Amino acid sequence: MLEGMNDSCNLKSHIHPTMRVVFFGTPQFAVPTLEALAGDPHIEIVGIVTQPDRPSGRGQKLTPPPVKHIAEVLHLGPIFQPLKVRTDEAFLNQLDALKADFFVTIAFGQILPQRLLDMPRLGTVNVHASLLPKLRGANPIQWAILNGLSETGLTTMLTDAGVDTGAMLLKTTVSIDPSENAQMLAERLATLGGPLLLQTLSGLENGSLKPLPQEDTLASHAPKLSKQEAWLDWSQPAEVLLRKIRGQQPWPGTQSLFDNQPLKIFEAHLLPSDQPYEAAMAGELLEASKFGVMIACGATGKERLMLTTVQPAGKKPMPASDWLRGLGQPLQASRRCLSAPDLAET
RNA sequence: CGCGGGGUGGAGCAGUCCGGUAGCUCGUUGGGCUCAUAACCCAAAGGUCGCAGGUUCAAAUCCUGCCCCCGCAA
Repeated sequence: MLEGMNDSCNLKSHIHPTMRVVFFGTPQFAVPTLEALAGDPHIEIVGIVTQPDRPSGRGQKLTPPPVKHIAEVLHLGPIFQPLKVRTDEAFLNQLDALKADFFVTIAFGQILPQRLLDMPRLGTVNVHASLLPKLRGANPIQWAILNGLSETGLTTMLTDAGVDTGAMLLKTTVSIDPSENAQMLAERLATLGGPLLLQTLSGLENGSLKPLPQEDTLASHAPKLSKQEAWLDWSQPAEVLLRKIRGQQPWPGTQSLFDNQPLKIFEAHLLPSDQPYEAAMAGELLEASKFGVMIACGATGKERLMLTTVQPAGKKPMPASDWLRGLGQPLQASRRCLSAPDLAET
């Protein structure tokens, strides 16, 4: 066993010369993959491309993207932060001069022009967080949960001019736990990106991997979410609401209005029930227990969702029971409701 | 200097405008009730009121400066 491993390692280092790789990525999701590449002796990272520092947080402080931060910590470089890769002539020339074997992209945030895709000797490989051709687009992890899928995964592909339409290389499948949210799922998937990508690169390099075209008729889409979609419509079924609450963490999140103040909803649970509940106003706060706050929902107000973690404006996230405790008053009599701005108009 | 809310026993809050004994709902601990309990009853412990300075007979409360947390916006 040990001998065999040694042999294969020697063999590997023999036929695999160091691969020159340029890494394109921006958010935290891309960081573990970058770390995996940086730690592999057969990979030489000859450039990092990431989005420009952007004003972020309270006070609009200019903040570097996570990939830039980790690249600096690991002393990787050079780092490029073109505003638009498509039109930045100097940037394009610099990248061409790197004579890379591969470009790899993972959650970079800009579409690469054909001219860029043609530069690396062995191609441009993208790591996409879905089982392609399902969920092409910007927010595949969120939509996997929003759509109620039971499994999703990662796909490596050869990038072409379309968005996530390139020929597929390797996949990893993970099952989606009914209790996990998009953030937890993203963290799980992020750790799988490095191994999958390394396997893909060596497979491409030694010719053992055959790209498989995507079946376009099976494609589905995961369009970019917007802040607007954070508002919950309590007349929707409890199950749909729960998917939003799980699928939109941490962004754009889910929220509702209470006393004209935003209340973020972080976590909720569905309660098993044999009999239907009594009708109530959608969004009405019904009862509190140490476990959470019961909300009426559904078109007829006969469904229930138990909020367990919420965040009022100006406060940290807290157990829903704590939030309610601070309000002080018994609920039943007052018939207080959570609402969305557009619903409040009618 | 982008706009705004907040810091009070372990948690969430009231009290601050109009200075005068530290309060509520929970939790914790002990006891009781009960076949039993996450329920109920009784009791107890636990707080330099973010920090510093100032005003005052007296400051959680008024004045000044600072630190920290968070919502919005981007």
